[in-house]
Amino acid sequence: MRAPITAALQMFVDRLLTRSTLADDEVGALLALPGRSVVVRTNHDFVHRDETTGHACLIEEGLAARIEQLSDGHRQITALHIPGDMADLHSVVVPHTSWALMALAPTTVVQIPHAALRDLTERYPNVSCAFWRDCVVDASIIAQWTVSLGRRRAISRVAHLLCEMACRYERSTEPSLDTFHLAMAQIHIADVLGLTPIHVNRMYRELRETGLISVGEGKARIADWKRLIAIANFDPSYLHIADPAHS
Amino acid sequence: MRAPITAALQMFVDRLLTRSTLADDEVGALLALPGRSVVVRTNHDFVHRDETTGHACLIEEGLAARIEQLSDGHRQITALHIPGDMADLHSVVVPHTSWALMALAPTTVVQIPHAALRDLTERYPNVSCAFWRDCVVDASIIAQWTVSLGRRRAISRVAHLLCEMACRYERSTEPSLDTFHLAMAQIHIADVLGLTPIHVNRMYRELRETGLISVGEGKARIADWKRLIAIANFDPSYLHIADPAHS
DNA sequence: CGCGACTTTGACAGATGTCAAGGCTTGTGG
DNA sequence: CCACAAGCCTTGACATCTGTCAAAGTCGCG
Repeated sequence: MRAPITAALQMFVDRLLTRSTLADDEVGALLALPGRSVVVRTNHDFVHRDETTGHACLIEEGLAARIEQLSDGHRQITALHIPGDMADLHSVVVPHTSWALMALAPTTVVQIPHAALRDLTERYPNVSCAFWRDCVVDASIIAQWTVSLGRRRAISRVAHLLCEMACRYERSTEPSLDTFHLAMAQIHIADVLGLTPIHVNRMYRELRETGLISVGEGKARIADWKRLIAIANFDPSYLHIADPAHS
Repeated sequence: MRAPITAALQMFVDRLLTRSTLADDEVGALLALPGRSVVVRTNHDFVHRDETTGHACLIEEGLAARIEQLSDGHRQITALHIPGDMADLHSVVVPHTSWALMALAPTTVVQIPHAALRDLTERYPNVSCAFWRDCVVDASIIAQWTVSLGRRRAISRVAHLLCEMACRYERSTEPSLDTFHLAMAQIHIADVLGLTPIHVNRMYRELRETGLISVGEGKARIADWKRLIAIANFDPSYLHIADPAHS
């Protein structure tokens, strides 16, 4: 495919530069990565569970989820990935998957061969470090989700997820825009938060009726940031965004 | 201190070798790492939240937890670390902590300067890769906890944690020994599983009365592995133990 | 127009939290 | 050696959050 892979790679590099410092030649090498663009429909897997992959998936457009399925049919989403995220960068060092990657909306994915990424890490130790750091930030987000699922009430979990996604889309700890793209069905929200879609609906209604948010049609509008953050107990530092000084 | 740091480093290297291949000189360099041994009492923090650390903590003896505290006082443990684990290896690339590390039992910790670890990663790309991989496996465990907290009932969560700790202590996917050291108070189990200590106690009783386990005095004995694994819905592959062939 | 996916709502059930009290061990100091 | 306190475990009664079941409404799309 001759899709503009460069644009996706540029988003990825920008993401890395949020948390790491890269030299010009390192950026150049990253932008020269090979890749194949693939379109995935909503609710379709593009990486299946229990297989060994040979490429990592960079999200170019849409929304992707890492999802685990229990034998009783219950599903749990353990990560959300927006454009610019390398959804399974960790597969470079642990290529066997115990989860699946699924599109939650019409999604374009760039498949980048592990071989090319490994070659980069061998030539540029600093890039290897940046990849490692990216995985650590990912883990930091999962850890925060663990806190949500373990110790927050449903209303607080919903509010927290809205705050997180707003910040990640804005790439800032100061959520300026009050409207952002949130193309998740309520059942997907439920699978992120360990709730039932019915209860997510109840919580949405409560947040709506108290004038905090309005959601629908793939968009979320946050009407009262201050109160939403208070309900969510939200502290964006775990996202490691816009932190200018890192070692 | 002149404590036998070498023994702790050897445990750490053994842990790395479970998942990565290391050359002799790389192992030698790892075993030559400098470090300072520190004893921590039960329920005391040895890394505090919201600080920038200059060293990573290798657990030599005892049991440590990564713990997050909400402003309403609720606490959630997001990782458990047994002897041989480098509890905060990720701090090498993201040195600012949003969590605390606490001893759940009398614990000995070896503090290893980030500078020494960074020096190693620069000299040996393969060691850098092994560290990265170790962090990815850590994240895999947190992801599985997310599944537990989101989609398993309390009884299943308790069973799952017992299975996990048994496997991690035995370092095998085939839990051979039915008795293992589990020096966690019920309140700590509760803080791992997102439950109240009262409910953990109820679940312990239920597992005890159906003849699956017996716990107490710092030990756990598993009487019926087969049924426990069934209740837990346990699949040890996420631990990445005893996996001989990795890229 | 009709189908399918998603949302919304109500009634009820069940799992887990909260509150309260008592028992058991362990360590400390008189 | 004994008394006492502190921490942890155990149990019961009750409250509440969230899940389950069922049904109807909305929207887009073929």
